[in-house]
Amino acid sequence: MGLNPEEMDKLDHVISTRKRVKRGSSLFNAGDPFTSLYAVRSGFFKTSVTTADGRDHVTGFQMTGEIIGMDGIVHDKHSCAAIALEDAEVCVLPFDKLETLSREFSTLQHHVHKIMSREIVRDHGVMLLLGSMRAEERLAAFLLNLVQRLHARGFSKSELILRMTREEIGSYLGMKLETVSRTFSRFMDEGIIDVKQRYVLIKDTDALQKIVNPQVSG
Amino acid sequence: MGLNPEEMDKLDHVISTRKRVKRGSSLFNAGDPFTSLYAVRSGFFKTSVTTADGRDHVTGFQMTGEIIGMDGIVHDKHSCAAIALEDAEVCVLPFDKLETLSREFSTLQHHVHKIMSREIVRDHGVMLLLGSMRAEERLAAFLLNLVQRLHARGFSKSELILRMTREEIGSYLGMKLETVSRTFSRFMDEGIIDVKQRYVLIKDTDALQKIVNPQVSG
DNA sequence: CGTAGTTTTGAGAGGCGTCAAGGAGCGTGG
DNA sequence: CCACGCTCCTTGACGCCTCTCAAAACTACG
Repeated sequence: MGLNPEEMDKLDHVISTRKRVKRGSSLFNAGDPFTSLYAVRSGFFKTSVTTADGRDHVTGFQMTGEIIGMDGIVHDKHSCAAIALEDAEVCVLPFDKLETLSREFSTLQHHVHKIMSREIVRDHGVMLLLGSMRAEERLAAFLLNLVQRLHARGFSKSELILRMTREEIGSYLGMKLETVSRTFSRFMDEGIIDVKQRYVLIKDTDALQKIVNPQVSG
Repeated sequence: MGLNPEEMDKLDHVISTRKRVKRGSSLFNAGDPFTSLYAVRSGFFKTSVTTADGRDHVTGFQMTGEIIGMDGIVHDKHSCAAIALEDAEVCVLPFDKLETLSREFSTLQHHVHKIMSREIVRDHGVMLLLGSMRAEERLAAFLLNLVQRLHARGFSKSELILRMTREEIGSYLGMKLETVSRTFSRFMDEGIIDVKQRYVLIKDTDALQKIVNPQVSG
């Protein structure tokens, strides 16, 4: 992160608290007062927004090292819920302390800005996916994104365990769980992947890439 | 914004530069180096992302007072393009100066954080719209959002001129321009709105609200 | 070993996309 | 001032992709 020892030391005080979240329970819910950002240390989260009439929509999946809670800053309360998809642990980053320290260290300040900007860019990518891709393309893009992030954390490039249900995948990708399941099956028929419940083996990354983006890589 | 006179004075130096953007030309393009945020002073913008294969997708429409360019912070270059939909003027906010001043004034710092958080929350709303609403609901939500933002700027609660084409609306809402047009026509048949090209008159706001959210307001 | 939750698969329906043609608005130039 | 062409918008017909409804198979967990 480019901080010197003194800065590291100060930062340590900000992130001193940790919190465990059991599978299925929430780190925060929509409407909860906002106090802190959370850095995922272990485990896997989903964030979801809920409409007035009860439908809800998964806005993202977060894994180790990713930051949750930036939605809460605007109105001093969270606008989405964060649910652990498996037993998890997070670092609690009290936001007022983060702001105070940011005023002292420009590197930290810029880092915070980058994290928020990254979230905005990610959201734009999801909007592109939801707005202009078909079911096959969405699922292919989803798998590639997931495996790429896992790979960056030292896991396999081609093998993964899904931490979320078909319904949650569907909610995230704007499709019904049946369509998710059918699309998985189609990929399997075409020899692109192996799926067995939550286990996925990507046999042909290029083929997935071509589905997402036919022109360039196909 | 809650700044005292001294702070206002300093801030004035940050926003000293202005820039005119003619209708149809871009404030910045994807890939352009990031230097500044832009506050819309007058006019109307769209932002759009482009896939490797040339498809592009409108991620938002920005009007007076709204901030553009936060996508550029992460990678020091813009990931989307901002195009003026009518002759416009923006305040240029050099981001390094904004960071420097933010370290001095916590009110400004928090304001910047809020602006970015607001964008994240807005994006989540669009994801919800794209992921779990049907064409009618999307267009109704779009109209309500637009007219509400215009009303907040002193314009009519029920009347508006669309600054964007059917195709741009469609791109934003994840539907084809023909579907946008057809849905407008259906709303007209039902007596909810009057549409004549770019001019829209909302005759029954409640009906639109019910379309977006049947359970609660219907 | 039984029960609840998850996933798969099928059949049928419908919403939206695609293709196509015509019409309206607007700027440009004769 | 009118004609022309360009862009944008509307509308129709048809087809496909995805949703809906339904049932069965599999897994996990008590």
